Amino acid sequence: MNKTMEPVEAGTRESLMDAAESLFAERGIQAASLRAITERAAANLAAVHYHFGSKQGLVRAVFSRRLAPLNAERLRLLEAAGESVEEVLQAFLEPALAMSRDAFHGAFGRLLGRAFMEPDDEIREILIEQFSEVFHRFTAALVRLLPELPEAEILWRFHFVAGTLGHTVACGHLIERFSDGRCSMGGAEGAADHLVTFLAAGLRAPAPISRPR
Amino acid sequence: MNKTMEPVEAGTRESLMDAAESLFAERGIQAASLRAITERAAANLAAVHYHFGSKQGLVRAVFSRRLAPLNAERLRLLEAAGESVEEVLQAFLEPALAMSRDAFHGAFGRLLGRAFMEPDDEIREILIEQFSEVFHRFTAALVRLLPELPEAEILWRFHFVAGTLGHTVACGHLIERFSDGRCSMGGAEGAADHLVTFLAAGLRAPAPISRPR
DNA sequence: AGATGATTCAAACGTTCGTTTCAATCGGAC
DNA sequence: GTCCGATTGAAACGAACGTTTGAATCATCT
Repeated sequence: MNKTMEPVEAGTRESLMDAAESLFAERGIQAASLRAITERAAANLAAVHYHFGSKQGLVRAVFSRRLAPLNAERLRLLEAAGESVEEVLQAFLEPALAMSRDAFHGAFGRLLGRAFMEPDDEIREILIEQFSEVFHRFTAALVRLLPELPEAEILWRFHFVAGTLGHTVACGHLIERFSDGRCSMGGAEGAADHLVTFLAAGLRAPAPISRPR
Repeated sequence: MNKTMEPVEAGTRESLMDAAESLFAERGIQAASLRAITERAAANLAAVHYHFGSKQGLVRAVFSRRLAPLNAERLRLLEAAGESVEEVLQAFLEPALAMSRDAFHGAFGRLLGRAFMEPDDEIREILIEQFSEVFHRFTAALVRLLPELPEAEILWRFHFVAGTLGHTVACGHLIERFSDGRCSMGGAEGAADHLVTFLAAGLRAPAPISRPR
């Protein structure tokens, strides 16, 4: 057992999670082999099973390590937010965009954006568990701020907000390809203002008249 | 060589693409093995390499088969669209949502939404090639309809539109999980009106004042 | 019927994967 | 120094993968 609670040295466990995080983001979870991960972490192949039990356990640890602080920060900012849709949006978007900007945590931004699309059942369960409180607290705040909208409409729109954020942090590079460099903002650097403006207007839109189909 | 240009029977080639499409959507491209695909298609394992050369060739064929008609329909609807942001949006969204609603083509909807996040280089190149004209034509139409916005802002917002659509067709099931069934609209069934309202308001928002960071 | 090219089939190849095993090594406690 | 649990190391396992091969089968034309 490690006597010191705060390890100062590298730490095989953390090195493995760092290497896995970056390789998951680069190649996808399935395509990132334990051999590539342990090589990047300068660790032994068997270390994964010693510390995490299995590859699935490593995946779980990689997501849990960052999702808990990320969503805690969101809830903290929501508490401090005022009564405007923009401030609530900022509280939801900024922690994820900050991760995406950070060179070190940037890999997890791309990984998280991709995670919602993962076919893997357990990853989906992890996300649903970790995001459940955030989803309920933020939609509740929006219901209070937008009393003229039916609750179902709020749920749809928050779903859109999350999707736009995920697409931005995971595929921010695509906009540069499509725009032939006319949008030279690297990744999610300048995306925050664009996102807030766009999404706040969408959230404030009057309820749609549901057309017969 | 097949003498009749229109085969009436099943057709191994098409069966393989159908099976691959559904399995790619269910498990992801990497996780869908050729053995599972050929089994579902009731074909031999070697048939993939005979008809497509490799698994990568099958992936290419699966995407190209649907993307070309999808984007052609989008351009056709854009030609017929009037001068409102809503009609341009409809032209972009509806063909994809129709695919997502269709029980048979529904699998490709989920697959396409996930495709933008794929780490695979060639898939990204296929998407960029297939979407390049759609992207330019639709952004050009929006630039004309929203002259008060800088072009870079339009590009960002169309990027958001595409992301929201992709997230909706690929992760429409998530909203049911998070909302505890309060949004009972199955998949992308009733999403069209919500999407158009939300996105049109976002597109029409005044340009953001870029804050110093 | 026989020939010919297109297609299907079963079987195997070599590689890579996650996982397991067990011995070697390390770091404090006594 | 000695012991002991925690950690690391090298090597191998069985399974699953994409791919290849060569013969068998099928459809079509002369």
